[in-house]
Amino acid sequence: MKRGKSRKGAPGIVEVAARAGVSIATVSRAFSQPALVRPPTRERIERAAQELGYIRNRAAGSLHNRFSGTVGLVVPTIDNAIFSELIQAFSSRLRDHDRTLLIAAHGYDLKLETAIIRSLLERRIDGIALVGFDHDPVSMNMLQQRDIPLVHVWNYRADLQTPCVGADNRAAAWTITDYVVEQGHTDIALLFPDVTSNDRARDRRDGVMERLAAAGISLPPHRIMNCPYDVGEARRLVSGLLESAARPTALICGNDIIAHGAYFACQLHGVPVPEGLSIAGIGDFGSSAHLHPGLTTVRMPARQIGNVAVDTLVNLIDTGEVPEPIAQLIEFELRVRKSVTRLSRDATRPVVRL
Amino acid sequence: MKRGKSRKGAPGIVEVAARAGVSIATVSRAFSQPALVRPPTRERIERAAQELGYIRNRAAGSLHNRFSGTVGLVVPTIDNAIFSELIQAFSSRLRDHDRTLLIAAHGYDLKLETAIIRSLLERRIDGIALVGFDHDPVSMNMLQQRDIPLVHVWNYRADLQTPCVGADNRAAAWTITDYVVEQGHTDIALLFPDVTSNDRARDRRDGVMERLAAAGISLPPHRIMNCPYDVGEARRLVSGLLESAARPTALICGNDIIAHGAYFACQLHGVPVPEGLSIAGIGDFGSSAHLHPGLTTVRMPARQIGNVAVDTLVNLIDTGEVPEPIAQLIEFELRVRKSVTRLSRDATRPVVRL
DNA sequence: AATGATTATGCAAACGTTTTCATTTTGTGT
DNA sequence: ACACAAAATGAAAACGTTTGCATAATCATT
Repeated sequence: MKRGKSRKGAPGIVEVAARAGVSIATVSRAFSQPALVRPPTRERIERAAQELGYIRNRAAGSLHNRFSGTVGLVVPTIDNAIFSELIQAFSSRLRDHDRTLLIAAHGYDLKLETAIIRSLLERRIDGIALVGFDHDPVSMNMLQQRDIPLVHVWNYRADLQTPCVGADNRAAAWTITDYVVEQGHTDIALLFPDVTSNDRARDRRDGVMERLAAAGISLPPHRIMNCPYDVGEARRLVSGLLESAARPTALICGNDIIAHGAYFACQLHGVPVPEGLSIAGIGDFGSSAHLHPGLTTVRMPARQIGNVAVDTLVNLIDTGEVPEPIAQLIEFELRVRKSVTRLSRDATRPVVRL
Repeated sequence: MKRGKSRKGAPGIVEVAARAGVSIATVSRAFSQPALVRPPTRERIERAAQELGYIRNRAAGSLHNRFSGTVGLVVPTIDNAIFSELIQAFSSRLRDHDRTLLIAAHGYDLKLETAIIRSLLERRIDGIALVGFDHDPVSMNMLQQRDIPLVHVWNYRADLQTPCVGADNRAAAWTITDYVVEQGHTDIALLFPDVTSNDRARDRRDGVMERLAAAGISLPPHRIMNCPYDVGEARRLVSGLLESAARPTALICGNDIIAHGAYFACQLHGVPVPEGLSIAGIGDFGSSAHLHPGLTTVRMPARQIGNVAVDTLVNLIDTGEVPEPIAQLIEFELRVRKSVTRLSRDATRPVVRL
């Protein structure tokens, strides 16, 4: 037996209409534009629907009016603290707008992202949010050709023709780098993931390098380490660093995930943070403030990005209006905690006046 | 200007049919049942579709054949390590089945869950997965009435008429409790969240209490602490505990999240784990193994639960077949690491023979 | 009570597919 | 080349709504 005839007696709009003694058109209006139907009639319909357990079929309606009431969100990964706050905010804000969220992760594989977008398009999402700017041209073509409302989230770029809602990742990197440098560090190691098809990581890494260069600090290649967004990997890598002869005085991590791994490596090796090694992150997840010592990092306002992105997207869907300015900058914030120490051995640096 | 006429020239099946010189019926078949159309014809259609940038409208099709190709997943929370692995597995496995995931979080509010389920039903999901067994009767009625394929995930219960895929949370609690007790601990504090409308937490807490009682250990009320799934809260609570006069020798946390918070409290107060305080968790998230010392906990096989749940659900949707047995138990695993120490001061306990 | 101006409601035609049934085309054996 | 079975294709009727247009009911005015 295949495809047992489920949904057998699910009451439709006609059953409701019959029971309420009105036409289906009126029932339809009672749900989609209640103002159009006279209160007593509406009440009768609502009672009938209630008694029958009617649930409207928006899929059927969307066929007619081209709006499915669903929105897509495509992220690199879900099972990782990085985007979970964003996803949660997105989902919950979408509910406020009576929309539903279709979600999928591509694992930093842009070809897979294209396939995902395609399948979302087959479901006729009303709009879509994509993380960052690095995408396959095929993806972009599909979306442009069908004129699907799109907003880029998470990262920010000023010169853009598509709406975007995000923080300036490069500037965030500047900020944290400046801070570390100001604390007197010159022997710094960098831990960044593969930046191919990841504009956020690339902007951050570039930002760090720029400020380091501006401060006259040039890093030997072995100080720039490639590390995936994985606590275990980060711990392994930093462990190696701690065992090596010449250990840096500070670490700038491409992400708090990596910073957490660095903490654990230090604990494992009995290296005190920040005295033995200063650690700086970017991201500021829930637990970063609670590590001991607190992680000095840059707070990426994930929740706010999610909320603003949804509002922007829904408005774009409903009215076609593009926000002004089209690129919306959400401010990050430097969170100075205790994981980066002031280096005093560098006597040549001017001391801050009190 | 409202509702700018988007999706202007999106090619439909008729355009493809025209260009390929066949009827729309053939085009439809070429996509949904390729075997039914002759290779040369199919190729012609595919080329036409390609050139036109045609993307099929599954929503329209679902109107006719009652399958939308979407599946719902409702979780208590997304922005939290607890369920992210599950969600990721769910999403990715669903892709393998050419289905899309509709997701939403209810924040442990069962009324909100009902509203969410309703809105998913309006989108005509083919099936749904719900976390655990605590749900509003209204939710259950809606699903039963429409005969929506349903699987409960995460928790396990043997006597069930609805399919379920999960680990035995109570047994997991037994296991970790037995382990802690075997290590000689008798003065134990418990940190559990509100168990109202949370069967997983309730089963865990009950399980702990049962084994404690079986071991002849009875805890004073103040040793049973209420703690939400939040690192900061957990750290605060455990800090208080550490400052108090009589500190327990061990902590059993309802969740690794809480255990992490406990670690940070210990670090903050300079209390060594496990010598100063033993900590046990339940869950085993990505970073639990990398904490220092490694967290002794119970691994909940989130990924496997997600995969099996999807397979079960899809099979239920496609064939109507309920798995045998209907409740699928996914085994958890005790992960003994270094966060629980053996207590030797209890000389009355029999020593394990070597 | 009658009139006209509103406001509610009903009718029926979409919306873009899938699928049944009928028809045409292809392939096979002679 | 012919007949027949099998396979491929087409025509048209669903699927469950929404909505433009037409009609009917209501309301305020006189």
